Amino acid sequence: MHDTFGLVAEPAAAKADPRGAVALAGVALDHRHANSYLARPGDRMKHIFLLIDGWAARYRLLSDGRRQITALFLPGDLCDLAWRDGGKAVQHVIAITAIRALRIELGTFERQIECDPGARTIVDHEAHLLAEAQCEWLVSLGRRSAVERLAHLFCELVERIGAVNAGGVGRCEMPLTQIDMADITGLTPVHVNRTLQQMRRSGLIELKSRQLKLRDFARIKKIAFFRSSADNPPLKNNLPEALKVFQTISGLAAVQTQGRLAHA
Amino acid sequence: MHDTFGLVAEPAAAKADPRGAVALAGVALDHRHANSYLARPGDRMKHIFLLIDGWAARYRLLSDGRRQITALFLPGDLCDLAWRDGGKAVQHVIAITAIRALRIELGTFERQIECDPGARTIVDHEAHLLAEAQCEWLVSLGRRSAVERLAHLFCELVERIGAVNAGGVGRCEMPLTQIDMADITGLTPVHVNRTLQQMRRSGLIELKSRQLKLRDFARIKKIAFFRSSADNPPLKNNLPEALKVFQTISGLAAVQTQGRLAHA
DNA sequence: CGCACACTTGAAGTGCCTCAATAAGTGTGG
DNA sequence: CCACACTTATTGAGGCACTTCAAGTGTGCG
Repeated sequence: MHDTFGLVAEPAAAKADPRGAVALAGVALDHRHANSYLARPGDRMKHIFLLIDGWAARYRLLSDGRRQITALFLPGDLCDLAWRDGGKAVQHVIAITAIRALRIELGTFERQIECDPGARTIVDHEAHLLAEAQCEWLVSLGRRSAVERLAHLFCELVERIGAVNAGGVGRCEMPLTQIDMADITGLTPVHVNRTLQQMRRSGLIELKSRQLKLRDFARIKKIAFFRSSADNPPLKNNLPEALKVFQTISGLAAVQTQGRLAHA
Repeated sequence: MHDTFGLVAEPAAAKADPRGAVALAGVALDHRHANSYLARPGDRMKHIFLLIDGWAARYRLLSDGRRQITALFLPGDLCDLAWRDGGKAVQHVIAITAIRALRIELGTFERQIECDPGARTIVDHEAHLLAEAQCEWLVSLGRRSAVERLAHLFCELVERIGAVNAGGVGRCEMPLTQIDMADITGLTPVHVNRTLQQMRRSGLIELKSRQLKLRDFARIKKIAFFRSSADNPPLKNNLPEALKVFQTISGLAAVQTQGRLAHA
């Protein structure tokens, strides 16, 4: 199932670059393989990404090898707003899956924010969502048990993907390996493994071949002390709106976004 | 030792309110006692604070009593930028010490950002500093040991206060109780106590009667895997600049800021 | 088919927690 | 200035959640 978002300003003016991407006015469609770096510490970033398909992660690496993932970027997220300040990457950002993204020059991006109040609102809101999510991660790492941390992570993912159906069952793609989950939740891969098994045994989740299913969303939320967007400002970003804003200035052909499991 | 920052636009126009505060154009000087709430979850916030003196903390409280502090606000910090989005507080914010702050109406604040590029820069930068600090907290909670967590917290505080002298010795006020430190570092108060003793025994720190001294900043930095602002964009905010911006629009008399131990 | 990587399982260790009690500060009112 | 209440800091003993180390067992892919 596919949806089409965004209107095309000047599709005819769009120019294909050698790698098959389209570039105009500082905005282009970009493709990346899984495990490719979007940024490394010290890199001077000249652009910012609006993720369309695929997942990415930002992480800190200590000199002795310890890794902590500090943010997950999902479709609709801006990656990485931290690059705006000084244009220098401080952390690693890696593609977890293959990725399609709008690559927006920082200059173009700033100009758009300056001129278009709608863009400004979206960006401010995005930044706020990230900050809120990070606070919840702090709570997980500081005060939640292993089961609670994983439960909370899964709740967050399913809500951000927008994949909780009316029956209270949530599903989503789960491209994260157990090592990734460990580096998000501050646990060891071994303990993540045992905790997942415990969660499966107790009928909380199903997880195999990169597919996650939350069997009773309400129950998992309670276990995780999860603040649902039902009672709060929504956790979810707004990909269609963001695409509209930045496609309009790019003259880019309308981008097809993959249908989400949300609709299944 | 006292410094005076900021110029006065219209001191004569400033009007004293019943509590001794001065109000004009949506900006006023505000005083709060230690342990008073600056916000509670659900509160509709009509203003934002620019901290001048004193410390504040933002925290999440789980329904079973577990507490995690998610941010510390020090002099020069804006408290709390999260209130901009929707004007609703999601977390508790409490004064750790007595506080003096510029209370800025949200409307005035937004208008200023809109008109004054300098204000916009300061605010964006402040938000960025907070995000960076939060990432480091994530690393602490997820991947650092108890000693490393406390060492990192102390490094951060001393740098933010701006109190590392040329000799490599850092000092600062330490109004946090061991309970507070526990709720920042995700430990129990008992374990914080034992860890602090260990750090004292090994000659890393001195800490008594609310005064912290880092005896060898370079060594503590290494232990904490601390990213110093020497190699990175500075951790420190810019109180004088911020005061100038917001005092200018307020017609408020120049505010005296307490001399910091940095100068001692 | 075989290599690489993710996942799984077991056994043993430890860093931090829990419970519990005492001591030392700190502020308050008489 | 002391007596009282309350919070903060300290210390001890025992337990558990999570880690570490070390083998395996799938499983996808060229």
